[in-house]
Amino acid sequence: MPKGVTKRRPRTRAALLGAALATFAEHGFRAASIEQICERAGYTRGAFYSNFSSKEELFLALFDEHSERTVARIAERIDAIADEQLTLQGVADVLAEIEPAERDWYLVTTEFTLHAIRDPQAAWVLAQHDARLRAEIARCLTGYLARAGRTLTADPEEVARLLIAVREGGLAQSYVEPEQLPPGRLERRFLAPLLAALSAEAEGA
Amino acid sequence: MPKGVTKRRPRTRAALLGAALATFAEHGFRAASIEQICERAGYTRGAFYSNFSSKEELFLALFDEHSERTVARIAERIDAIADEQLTLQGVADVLAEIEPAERDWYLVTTEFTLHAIRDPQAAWVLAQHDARLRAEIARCLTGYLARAGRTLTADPEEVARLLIAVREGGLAQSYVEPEQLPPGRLERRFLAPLLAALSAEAEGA
DNA sequence: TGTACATCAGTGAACGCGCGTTCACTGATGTAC
DNA sequence: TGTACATCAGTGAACGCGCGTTCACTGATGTAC
Repeated sequence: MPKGVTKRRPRTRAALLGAALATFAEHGFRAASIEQICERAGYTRGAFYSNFSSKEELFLALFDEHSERTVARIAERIDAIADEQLTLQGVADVLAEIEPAERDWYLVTTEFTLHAIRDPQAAWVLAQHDARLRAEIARCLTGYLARAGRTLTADPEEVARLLIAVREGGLAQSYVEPEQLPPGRLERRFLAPLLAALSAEAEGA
Repeated sequence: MPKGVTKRRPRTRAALLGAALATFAEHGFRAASIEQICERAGYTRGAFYSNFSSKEELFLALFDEHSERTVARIAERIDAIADEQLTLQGVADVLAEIEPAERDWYLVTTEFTLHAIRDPQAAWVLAQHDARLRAEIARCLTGYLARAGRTLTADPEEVARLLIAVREGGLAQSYVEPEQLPPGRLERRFLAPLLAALSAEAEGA
């Protein structure tokens, strides 16, 4: 008797999640039909309901999957800054890196945010994720600045909120007019002076 | 023969637009039904199609109406700062003011932004509006700083982009967790040092 | 390794509901004299 | 100001399509011996 799942199942599930990301990004949650998602994944609608109980559950699963990876990647990136790049502009450039795949995720997570503003349960899920993300950013940023001989003069968590706001708000503008504002430009231009203004030479340095 | 419209018409149209704002804010564009909008406005669906050709057109009309007023209000506000409040924190506080009605508009315009990212025609409409908004912010900010004896060291249009990004990104966080981050808090905390870092004492002062 | 059987995963037709849109109509508004 | 008529604005029933969801089924995967 198989206690867990068969070999096919995770593959099917992953295919559906991938197709859902692309389809939600292309049409939005409500406008994307389950039929479209399944067709893209190479399955029929029955397969969908064998793996997910509803369209909403799929949406949540998608968001969860992504938020896990986002938190993990932030740490990797900032911690990977070499000592020779230890300037404020260095960290700004790292935060300004936006992968091409980010666009689809931006569309899906922003739609999830709108959903969360309307729905307390979704708000709770999103708030949990955002808190972890902020903590991670705050931790990395503090550590980074310490290596550079500086300390934040403002609350690290609130600085993290500001950085996230700049990123999200900047991406919105970038994706509407990619030629006018390449993704990451605001970060590259303004984050270094901003961090300089919000930190000071550490005492021990 | 009446050349224009009758007296009832603008009232009906305004009622439908108002109801649409509330309904789109509550449920989102796709999920909000025309039936719901009409019921809220006190009309039947026929009245809707007598005033608008489709749900999409209504959405566009709503966005247009709002963007007109947004641009106008920015100027009013910044220009209304009295000379005795002529500090960087003063302008930060003005930019941090968020009316309660802003929430519904935030939901609708953000959904419109997502639509614009997917649809070139909508992107063009949104880009036109945003360009006017940035120009107005840049103009006001430059004028304001001049009165305070300072000049921007960065491109005013790009600073306007940054301010908009902080505002929009901050509102997203605020509306998900209103208790954790009251609307306008990021602006109040961080805009003054930011503007200080991006400007310098004017030569003539 | 091979066969028999049990359970699991995915198929695809069918259902039913909700909603956008249409249209023949009735009452309201406006014009002419 | 009042009446007759024309046009306009809003009514509400009906249509039809698309889509989320269900379910009886078939083929695939895994187990026992």
